[in-house]
Amino acid sequence: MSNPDFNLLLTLDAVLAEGSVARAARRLHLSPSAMSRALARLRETTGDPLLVRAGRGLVPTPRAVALREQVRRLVQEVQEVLRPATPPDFSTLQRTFNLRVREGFVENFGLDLLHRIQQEAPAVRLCFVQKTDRDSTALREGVLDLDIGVAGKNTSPEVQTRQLFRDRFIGVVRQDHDLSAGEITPTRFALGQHISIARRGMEKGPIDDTLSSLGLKRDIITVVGDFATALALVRASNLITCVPEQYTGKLRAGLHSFPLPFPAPEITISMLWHPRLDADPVHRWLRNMVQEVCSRPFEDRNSQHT
DNA sequence: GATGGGAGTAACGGGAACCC
DNA sequence: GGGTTCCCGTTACTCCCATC
Repeated sequence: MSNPDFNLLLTLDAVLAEGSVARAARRLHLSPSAMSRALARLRETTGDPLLVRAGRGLVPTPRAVALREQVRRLVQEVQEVLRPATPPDFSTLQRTFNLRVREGFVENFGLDLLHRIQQEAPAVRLCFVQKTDRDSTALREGVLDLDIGVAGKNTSPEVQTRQLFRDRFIGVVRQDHDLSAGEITPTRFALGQHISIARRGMEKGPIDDTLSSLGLKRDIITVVGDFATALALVRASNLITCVPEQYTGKLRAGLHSFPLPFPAPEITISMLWHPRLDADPVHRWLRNMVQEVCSRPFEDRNSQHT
């Protein structure tokens, strides 16, 4: 059996409701002849005359009477399915979003983001998941709602991205370190003992490439996997590290930060999501919240919630 | 380009209402 | 009661559009 023409449901509903081909035609903005032909197709499909002549009008057959309520209900359900989604009521919205972030994001943006979300949707919860890789599988499988970080070569091509902010690397030492005073030259910078940050254990990075182009080489005595560990080591030693400025704003409290004495490498922090969520109004609202918070100047974020 | 489905137009037939 | 008019449903023909 071929697939039935579901438009005939609308025709049947109109004819049964109006009890007249002409009135049903007016109701569906068709000509009487088109409606009559549609009724003929309905008769052929159902194997029942459905409506038969009675004087100048038509009267329903027992089958048509039996179908009337069912058809009405089906049409209403179909119209409900095809109606555009209604805007969500954020004041009562209950939902938990999973965000994958690197350390430093929660400290610098998390509180502001939570505060902003609570203003509009008090029942929405955020679950920050620590970033251990850049695999997009969790986005695809719906485990994650948003992934925040640097979009790289490992990012799946179907994943949607939006730039949040650009960040540059700066140098960090403890307050009484030699580099906390006086002019910092590339040579002075390179002479100290350094901590390199690399999640995949790569000792060399763009900073080393830049130093190399200047004929310099820094002495990396340890490699760690995250910013917080590097800054904790810096706080308790004479070591030097380089971290993204905005991303580590609050993590660097009590430490001395300085611009690198050479063109500093820049990174672009983006949010990534699966296209499945692209049109979802609630998810779109979340993305706008994240964008709004991340686009505020660093000083504004630091001055709030104190 | 051929084919099929859907819609419009015109013509026709049947029934009800109205008038004489 | 018969003729006329109007309304409604049906059918044949035609056109348009999408699909193959």
